Amino acid sequence: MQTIADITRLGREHLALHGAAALSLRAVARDLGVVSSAVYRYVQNRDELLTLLLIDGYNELGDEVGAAVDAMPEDDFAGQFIALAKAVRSWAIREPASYSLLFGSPVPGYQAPGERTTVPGTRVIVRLVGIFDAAYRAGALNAEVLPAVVIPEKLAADLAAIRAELNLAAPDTSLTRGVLVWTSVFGAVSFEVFGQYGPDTFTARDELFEHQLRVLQGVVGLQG
Amino acid sequence: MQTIADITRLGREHLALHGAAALSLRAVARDLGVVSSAVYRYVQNRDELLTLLLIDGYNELGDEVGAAVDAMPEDDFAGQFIALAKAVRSWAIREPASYSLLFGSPVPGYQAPGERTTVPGTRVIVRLVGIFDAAYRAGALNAEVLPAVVIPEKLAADLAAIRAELNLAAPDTSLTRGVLVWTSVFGAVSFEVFGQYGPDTFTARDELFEHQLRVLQGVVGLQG
DNA sequence: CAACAATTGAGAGCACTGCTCTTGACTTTG
DNA sequence: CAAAGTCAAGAGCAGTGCTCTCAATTGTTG
Repeated sequence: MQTIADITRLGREHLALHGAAALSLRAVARDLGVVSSAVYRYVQNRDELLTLLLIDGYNELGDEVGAAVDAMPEDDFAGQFIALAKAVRSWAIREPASYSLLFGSPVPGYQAPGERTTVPGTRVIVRLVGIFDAAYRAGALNAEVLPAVVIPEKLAADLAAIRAELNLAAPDTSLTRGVLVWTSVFGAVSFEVFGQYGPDTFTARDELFEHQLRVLQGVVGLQG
Repeated sequence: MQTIADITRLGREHLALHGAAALSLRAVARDLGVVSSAVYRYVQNRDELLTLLLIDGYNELGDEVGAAVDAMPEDDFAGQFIALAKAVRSWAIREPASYSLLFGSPVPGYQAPGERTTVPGTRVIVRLVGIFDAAYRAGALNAEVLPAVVIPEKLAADLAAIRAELNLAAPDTSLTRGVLVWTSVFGAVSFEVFGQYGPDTFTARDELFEHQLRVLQGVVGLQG
């Protein structure tokens, strides 16, 4: 089964060089030094290869995020949050095609098989809420920094399900703000990777991102 | 020049039905009842059609956002912000393919011609900072709600350029928070449109978005 | 060791794509 | 009325995903 590893490796190269939509099984076969029909022995179809690359990407991101968070002191929740976000951004900038595949527009006609992608695909958010929840349990989360906003009943029901699913202790206010921070981090990274800022509006992108993280840290009530 | 309008119209339909990557000039030609080579009379190539659809999308979004904001009282800055964000989300959910084209992963091999897309492409953010700046000038912006975060010099230089370019009065703190709110809004919308939340994590999506807007409103210091 | 079975790659082929070029018909203009 | 311009058709090239058959190689078993 060395071949299937070669195929995903070459697939990753093509993904990085030409993007997901231009991912061609024939080109991979060429690089593999084999005729196109031969790769169908190992990979059912193009979508299957996409799924392999998807899982691959999720796991690489998850590993890097995990390592970055683990490198911080166990009680430095703000530091862990910053480290997580920076790890996401670093990986995204280094692997823009993979990031696009995971977090960009869905590939038309392709539906990720949930039973294979959900677990690796939720590693980052699970880790993030883990940080917030640990901070809450340690009394390091102060939700009073911003004016309180009422949470409608329907939303509270969703939050209750999440709390049960992930064994969380944090209250609704903290959970919704955690979700907001989550989307904001990926929104900022996506803007950068997808070129929404334009070529020269922001030259100090490291500083901009770091600054946004500090503000978000305040939003969720992590004292730094 | 009716033909070119027909082509973009059919292009939009195909975009909505099959997505940007699957946009085929031949299929458009078929629907137009004409042979494929004929459309090359009117549209230089596939990228040109993509550009037309891009500008079309930006303008439609810009129009809807503008109308939504204009419908609010001139001194209700928080209401204007909420209206803008909701208009973005409504349009994105209604036109997911167009939204993907504008704010999703870049189409591989396609580079938008800045001289044609920059102006329509910045309508929303220009409008958004306009709201924040007007609020600041009216004394309705309170940046003290969150702990102050230092702004490094390089970032301040970027902000100074933006301030000059758009004739703004708001200070750095408000500007960076405006940028954060901007990315956060689009991050939240992208998560929803791109299916990052998963199929059933959040059932109360209207409420979730509204709640996030209220929190963001606090972040930028708009009193509601 | 020989016979059988399973695995693997090659090649042809179908239907599709973007795009170019030439040819012929039609319409407008001088 | 003839020249000039406009337009669509059709053939063709190179690429794509994918399926099928066939031959060669390899592994297994009696």
